[in-house]
Amino acid sequence: MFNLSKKVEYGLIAIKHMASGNKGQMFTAKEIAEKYQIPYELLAKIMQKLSKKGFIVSQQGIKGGYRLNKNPQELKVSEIIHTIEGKQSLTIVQCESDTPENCSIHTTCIIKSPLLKIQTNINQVLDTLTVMEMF
Amino acid sequence: MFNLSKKVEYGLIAIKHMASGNKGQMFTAKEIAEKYQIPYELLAKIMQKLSKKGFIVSQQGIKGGYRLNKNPQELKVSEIIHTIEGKQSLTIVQCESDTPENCSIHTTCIIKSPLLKIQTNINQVLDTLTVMEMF
DNA sequence: CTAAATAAGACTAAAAAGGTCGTATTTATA
DNA sequence: TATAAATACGACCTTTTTAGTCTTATTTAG
Repeated sequence: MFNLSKKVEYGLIAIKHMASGNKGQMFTAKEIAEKYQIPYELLAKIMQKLSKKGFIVSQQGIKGGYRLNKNPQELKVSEIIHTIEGKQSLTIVQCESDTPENCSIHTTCIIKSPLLKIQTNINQVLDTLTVMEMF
Repeated sequence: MFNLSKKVEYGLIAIKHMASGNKGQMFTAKEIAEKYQIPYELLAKIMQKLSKKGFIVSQQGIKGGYRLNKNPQELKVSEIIHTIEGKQSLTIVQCESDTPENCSIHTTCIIKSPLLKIQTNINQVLDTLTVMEMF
């Protein structure tokens, strides 16, 4: 329930690995997948997402790969999670807004607003932690 | 990924509802289920778990039901989650221990220990929040 | 031209979550 | 003492999510 998904784990591993290299160094999805025993195709798709959001930059073709596009202290863990799993994944109670959306018991729910305290705290923790602090 | 499960939501709703009644007041699973539009059988099983752990006390037979067995300030949200979903549900990375367990890339994983910072924070938030503070 | 890389979407399999059903047991009370 | 209404408990089913695989297209250095 509060487990990181494999995708996020793989994404963080990849980002951290890239952050440990030289500035501007290129890495292929294949080499990272092999080193950490991650399914290649899965990692490839994760890196494509990270690339679309500008955390890493891709270069196609032979001799291609990815390189980090930000400094480790600019890479918030929360943003990486958002990119890989979507923002909804970090909301502990779905119906935070005043509209019902997914929550079938919206009108009678009595725990929604009290739990926003937890939400705020978790958000803060994840917003504060950067890849820099993962070393 | 960081959503509370429906079971936990239902459990918290039930506990909060009971906490808003008179001291020692009995409630049936049926009346709570109806009031908050929760599937009855599901809520019943959740309350059985809460009863086994002593958060609430059950009385069988006609005129039976459940009554709260602790003061709202003694009811930690973290313990309620543990009871309903198991302790594993709150560990953001599975392989915290030094044994591989579920994690297939244990030996090569480089994010395990850094993320314990998040774990510690989340634990603290959930340990601190009680049902008392849900009003 | 080719080999090795990213890009992207469809598909499948496995696991988790959510919900339902059936049966047993308990107990107040008519 | 029979009955109705409650908890107890396990098996089962369905849906959703997660994880992983497969296929095809595109790019590009050499």
